[in-house]
Amino acid sequence: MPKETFYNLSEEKRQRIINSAEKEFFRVPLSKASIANIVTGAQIPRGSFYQYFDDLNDLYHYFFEKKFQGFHENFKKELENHQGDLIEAWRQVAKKVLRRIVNGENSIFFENAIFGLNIQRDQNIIDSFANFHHPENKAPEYFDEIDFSFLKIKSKKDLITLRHIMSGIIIQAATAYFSKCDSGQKVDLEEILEGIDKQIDWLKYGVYKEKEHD
Amino acid sequence: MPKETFYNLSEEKRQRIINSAEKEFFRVPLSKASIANIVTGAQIPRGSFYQYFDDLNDLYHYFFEKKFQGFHENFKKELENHQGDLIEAWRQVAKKVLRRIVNGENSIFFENAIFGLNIQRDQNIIDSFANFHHPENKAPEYFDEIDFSFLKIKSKKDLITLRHIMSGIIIQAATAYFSKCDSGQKVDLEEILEGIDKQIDWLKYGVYKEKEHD
DNA sequence: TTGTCATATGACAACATGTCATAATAACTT
DNA sequence: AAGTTATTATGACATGTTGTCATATGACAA
Repeated sequence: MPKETFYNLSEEKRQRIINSAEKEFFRVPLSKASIANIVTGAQIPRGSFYQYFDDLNDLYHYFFEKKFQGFHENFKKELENHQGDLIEAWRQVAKKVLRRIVNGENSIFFENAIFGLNIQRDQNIIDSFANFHHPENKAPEYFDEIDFSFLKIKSKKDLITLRHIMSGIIIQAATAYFSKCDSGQKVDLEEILEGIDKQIDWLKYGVYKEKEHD
Repeated sequence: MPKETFYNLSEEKRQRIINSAEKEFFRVPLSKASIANIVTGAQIPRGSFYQYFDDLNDLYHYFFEKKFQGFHENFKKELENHQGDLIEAWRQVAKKVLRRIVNGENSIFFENAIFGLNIQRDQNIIDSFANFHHPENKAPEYFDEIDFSFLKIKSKKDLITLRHIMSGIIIQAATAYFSKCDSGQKVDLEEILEGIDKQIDWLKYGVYKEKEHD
């Protein structure tokens, strides 16, 4: 979290810093970004940076959250649309989110973000990508909206575990998309989306055939 | 890949380098490891390091592979044990691998490795952790041993996708284990293993209840 | 002896980060 | 208005990092 000093800054100066950060984080992943570049770009002295942020990570997470505003909205609505059907709501949201990640105005930033992801440090970010971020890993506020009569899962803990699997599927899809783009291959977004569909079906019905239908 | 010069080295000198690297990679994750420490520990001049490796990543991956030797063996055998049942073979291997990761002699190294994992750069490593590493993302050589009559998946591509999900489950479990340890919580490995069991069941039979059994 | 080739070496440029003493400014108080 | 305190600004600095390069060394062949 940025320090209070940062929020006390004039709108203009704060914007200058954010713009400079944007330039840097669009240029390279976090691991290659440098404070030196950002302060130069924002035309503030180096010492000031540490007046506003603990370090580069601090700024990065602040910046990331800004970019992700709006991703967190539509799940509850989608859950209503599907009469509490968790998996189908996830399916819709997953596809919508993936489209935004790879085609939205911030796609270059998200590409850098995904390529710089760190499993442990960034589980929250990973969940964010899947639209599932909630503080302290608590079960989401939409827990009571879910129709559990369809599901084998009951507890909030199970829900969180399932959410991790979903996050993984989305991140994996986005990673695959960006990787192919990078290596110059032609990528069909619809194909990637079908892949997500298939994986969600596996999760929903299982990868085993039911014997009675064999 | 280390350069030829490295392999031309005397056994003694090579061992000195490997030992020093081991010390460093047990101490901290890759992102915090430094070449300076390794060359000092190995008592070789800095310039020599670059005679042997491109950079720190190069050494790290070489080192990682060494530590992971032996993880790749038992899947085919397990597949035979279960008459070609892919999921059940994975279940056994997943549990065995997790035990080795968190309790084996290299657990501290694996902890650093997992905490330093990078989604894109290290998909191979992630797959390695799940015992699934195969060059160029090709379907494994045990493809023909799998009994597909049970499964909804058919293609090698599907198999790889499913493998990614499995990898994710294992990494997630290991991450959870190490994270809890780090934060001083008591961790019950058996509980984590049960979690894996449950997730594999979800994958196998689906998280949806079959209506006829309701 | 002389030349060639692989290897060894450590000084060096370039760049990073976080800190700290000091200066400037703003905000109150009397 | 003058004095006091709190907040913010500043950039030089210590300390660390990486990768390179000109040069040295030593083994081996002609």
